[in-house]
Amino acid sequence: MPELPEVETVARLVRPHLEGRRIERTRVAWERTLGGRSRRSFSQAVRGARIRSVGRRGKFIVMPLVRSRRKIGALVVHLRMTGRLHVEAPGVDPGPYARVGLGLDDGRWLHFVDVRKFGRFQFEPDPDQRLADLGPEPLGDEFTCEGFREMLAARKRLIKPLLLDQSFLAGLGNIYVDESLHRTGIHPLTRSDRLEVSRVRALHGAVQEVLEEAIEREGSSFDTFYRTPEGQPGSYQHQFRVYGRRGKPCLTCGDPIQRIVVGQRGTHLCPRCQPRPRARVR
DNA sequence: AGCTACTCCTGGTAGC
DNA sequence: TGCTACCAGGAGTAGC
Repeated sequence: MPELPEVETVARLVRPHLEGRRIERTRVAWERTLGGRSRRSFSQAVRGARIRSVGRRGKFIVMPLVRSRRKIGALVVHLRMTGRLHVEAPGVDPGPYARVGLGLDDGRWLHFVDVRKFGRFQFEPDPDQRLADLGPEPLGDEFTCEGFREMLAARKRLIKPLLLDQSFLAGLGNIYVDESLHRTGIHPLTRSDRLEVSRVRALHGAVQEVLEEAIEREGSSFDTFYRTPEGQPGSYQHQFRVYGRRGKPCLTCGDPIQRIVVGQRGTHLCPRCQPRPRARVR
């Protein structure tokens, strides 16, 4: 499922096709993808507007729109589980799962394709407000080791659900959290305020490393869903050390990888490399 | 504050 | 082979 590295990859690959393009028409096959706005309102908002840039914030793709050089808002896209962006030549059938399409002034179409319909393709007049609740960017300068230590100490939550919380840190999902925790020898049920400073430092580094390596490999594709806009699978799934490896030997110690459920999420870990935190009795 | 349960969806898969 | 039942899972929301 698309997390920060996949979203970053998608943004990079569609950017050259979209920047500077004017939206001439719209096609909405599944209205809920618009996130509460009607077809009509969406179409009125974006038709005639120009895509100024293509960026990313957390797991959102953000495309600010201008109308005669005046900012009018942005397209804010979330791929969720199975969403994809395709830029197609005129006349290409986008398939049965195309939910929203934008006809561009060069004749091509930007299609939002999404099998499970969880994804969103929204027009936001005030994108900053929409994204205001997101935590820091894990690859941004503002995400410092010391800042991270303070963030973790200020909360009393289990580390895994906390790292998945987009208002705490923006962009991590199930895969990269499991991978980061394994690299650091931290059990997913460890309380955030009980992590030793040395572990925090290691985790800070591991999160950044894992994300950077995954971006280099254009994300992870372990099922039929995630593909780059060019239709290529990513290759980071070959680097997984725990995710989806239940029962297989840990690449560090050889013990079988375990799968547990934490906060309704499938969670993969090595019980030997990531020992369970000792319950503190008072 | 922080947890759990529920919802949205449908292709894939396990089991018969 | 063909059917059914169940599963996966980001994020929003409600309830405790």
